[in-house]
Amino acid sequence: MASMARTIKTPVPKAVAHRLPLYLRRLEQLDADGIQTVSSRALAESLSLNDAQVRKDLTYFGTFGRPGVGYPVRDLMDKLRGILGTDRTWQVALVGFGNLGHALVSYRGFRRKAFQIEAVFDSDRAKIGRRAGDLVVQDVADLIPQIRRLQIPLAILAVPADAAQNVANELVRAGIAGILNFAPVVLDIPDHVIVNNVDLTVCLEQLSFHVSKRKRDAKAAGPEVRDTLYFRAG
Amino acid sequence: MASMARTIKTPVPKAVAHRLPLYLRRLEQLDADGIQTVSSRALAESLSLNDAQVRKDLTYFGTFGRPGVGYPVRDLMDKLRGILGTDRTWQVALVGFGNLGHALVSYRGFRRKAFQIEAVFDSDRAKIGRRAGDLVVQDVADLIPQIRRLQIPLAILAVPADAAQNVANELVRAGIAGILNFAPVVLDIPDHVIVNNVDLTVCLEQLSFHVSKRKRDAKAAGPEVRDTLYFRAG
DNA sequence: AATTGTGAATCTCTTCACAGCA
DNA sequence: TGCTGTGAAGAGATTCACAATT
Repeated sequence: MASMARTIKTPVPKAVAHRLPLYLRRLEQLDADGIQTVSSRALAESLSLNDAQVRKDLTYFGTFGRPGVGYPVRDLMDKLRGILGTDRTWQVALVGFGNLGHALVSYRGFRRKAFQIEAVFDSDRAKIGRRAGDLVVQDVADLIPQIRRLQIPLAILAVPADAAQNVANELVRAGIAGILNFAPVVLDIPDHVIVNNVDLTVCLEQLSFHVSKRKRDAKAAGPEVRDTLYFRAG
Repeated sequence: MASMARTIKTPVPKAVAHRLPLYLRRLEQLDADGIQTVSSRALAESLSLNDAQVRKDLTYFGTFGRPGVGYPVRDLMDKLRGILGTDRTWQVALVGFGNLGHALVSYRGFRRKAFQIEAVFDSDRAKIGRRAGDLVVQDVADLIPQIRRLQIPLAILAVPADAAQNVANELVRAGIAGILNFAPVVLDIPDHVIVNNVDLTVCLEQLSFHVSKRKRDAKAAGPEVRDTLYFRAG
């Protein structure tokens, strides 16, 4: 019991989990620039966050900072890598070798972060057998045995919307632990599998919503305020 | 004053704005399936949300539902399109014609949602002049006059991290209203420009964090619980 | 003097629970 | 009866503000 309490103070808030990769990214930049210590204030400002928030987030995992000094960049970076799991290599299966899948195979950011695409699947006869980086595109029919054999924990789902749920079911049956889903559907997946959704059109719609809203608000507020906006924009 | 109050009840919560595209997506599916009416419960379940949340979200924009019946799919869909701005076509500039940029130009989801890539820029001599779909890749040096001339409101930033801030500054100077940023940096951008960040490695890191955590928790909780987990997974 | 770690206050978001309508 | 719209309660996240530490 006592040892569990130390492992993780309380369940880590979702919002905190979402910021950890940003902290790590920034710490890696600082480290590359040879900076050895950073204050919560400096870290917060570079990420457009509040300094108290940075401190509070970090205390979920221990106490790393020194009052009057700040946080040791290298140590904190290593610690965050351990927490995020990027101190090991993660094998990833990619399903769907269309435009997006193609781009993801060659995406260099993954390699740098220790995500290694180890298998590529598609259902299209024309694509099966084609080279995908160092790999060969396999038939999605072989997905379950292949993923089981290689013990691949993560999958990227880059198939059309109407195929996504079926493939997701297969991934679950194959024992996958996490899915990064690019298909524009909300997947129905058991709780023990983690899903992270990225819908590119949703991202653009959020932009167009905010931009439309700004325009409406500016119009409603009358010309004086609109002038001010344009003034700042120019 | 009275008319302003009706325009928007209160500033729309961020969380609501993020769910609107999901509602629209689901309504479009329902409409395509010929379904004319949907209850908040049904809508919520298909998106893994709470029904009260769906109702409350929608009331920010008016009252559309009929007690005992539900919401009219077609009407609500049209209304949401108006709110999200997808009832018009949005011109988009793409900056960065690498792997990702390449995939985005041919991404069919954008067309369906009325986002039209109207200009593509890169700084690489080898890429400038090449065809990108119906377009030709232009020199990023011409970005400002081109975006101003075509009055393009949205930009997709798919350039390497070290170039992103500079390009973003140019986009702001060109008068862009919103940026979808794929570069792994937090951009420093004036408030009147909307930024939406999508970092693919961050997405995978969030997965690896949760999966690592599950493993740690399972180990800490002892074998009985671990067995239960595996049991559910099988 | 600078900066952390954190209780308390505040703000935001979600869910409950139910009156009222079709 | 089934379902909406919403006030009130509850949960969660952010920010403040300050004692404690280097």
